[in-house]
Amino acid sequence: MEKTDALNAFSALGQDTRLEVFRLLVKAGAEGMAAGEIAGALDVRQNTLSNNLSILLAAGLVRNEREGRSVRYFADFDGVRGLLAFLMEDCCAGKPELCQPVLDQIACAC
Amino acid sequence: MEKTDALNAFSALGQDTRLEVFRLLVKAGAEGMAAGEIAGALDVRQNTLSNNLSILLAAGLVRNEREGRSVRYFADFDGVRGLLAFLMEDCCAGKPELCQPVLDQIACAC
DNA sequence: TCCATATTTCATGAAATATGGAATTGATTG
DNA sequence: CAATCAATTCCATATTTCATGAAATATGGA
Repeated sequence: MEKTDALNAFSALGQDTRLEVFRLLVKAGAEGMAAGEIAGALDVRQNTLSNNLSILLAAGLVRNEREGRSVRYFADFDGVRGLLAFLMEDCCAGKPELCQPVLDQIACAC
Repeated sequence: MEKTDALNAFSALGQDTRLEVFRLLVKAGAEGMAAGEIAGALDVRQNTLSNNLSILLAAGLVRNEREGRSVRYFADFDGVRGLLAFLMEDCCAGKPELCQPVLDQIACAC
């Protein structure tokens, strides 16, 4: 991952509507959600949402797929993975015990 | 973690200088770096850096500690942990295989 | 083709953010 | 206490970002 990609991703998530959208899609999982559903769930105008979705898309955080008249969006877990890897690059520098707890905690209680 | 904290953290990392600073501190690990060292390493002015450090500080991504005339900064791994946990909240929803790879990747090859 | 639904694109004004210069606070040394 | 080094705060300017409304595009059904 390039620094530019990471910047795009972080600033994409650093905005209220987009963070909500992304977390919603994380919860939706493999089923994803149509743009209209997202707009309804979050009470955001279509054009505003569309613009924010395109920013998340460009940042590699979501994918989309046309489905008839609708466009269905999905959280892109690979994108998050790359982002975290970039952020924590060389974190260990001889001290694995520093970063390991960070990873353990996230072991999302599924 | 509250949504506001997550927004602050993501938008803190969504800016060139701050992302560089944070990654530098991640690499520095437990030793941390003095503000002046960081400014020198990244070729950023004192006041600009100071401002950016205070934003990272408020976002819970770094900690600091006065050391004589200098102020030493450290990456706050707990902050990152909380941020990721928030982002991936309820990611599993019956499909652990979706999010697990995200976490595995971060198992930084130390 | 005509129409309704779903989404995207574009231009605009308002608000937020980044940067640099100058002044200021805090800590150490002589 | 004066001089100096380290970092922060204050302020003005330039830039970027954001939500909005209007218009455009795309799909599916009658």
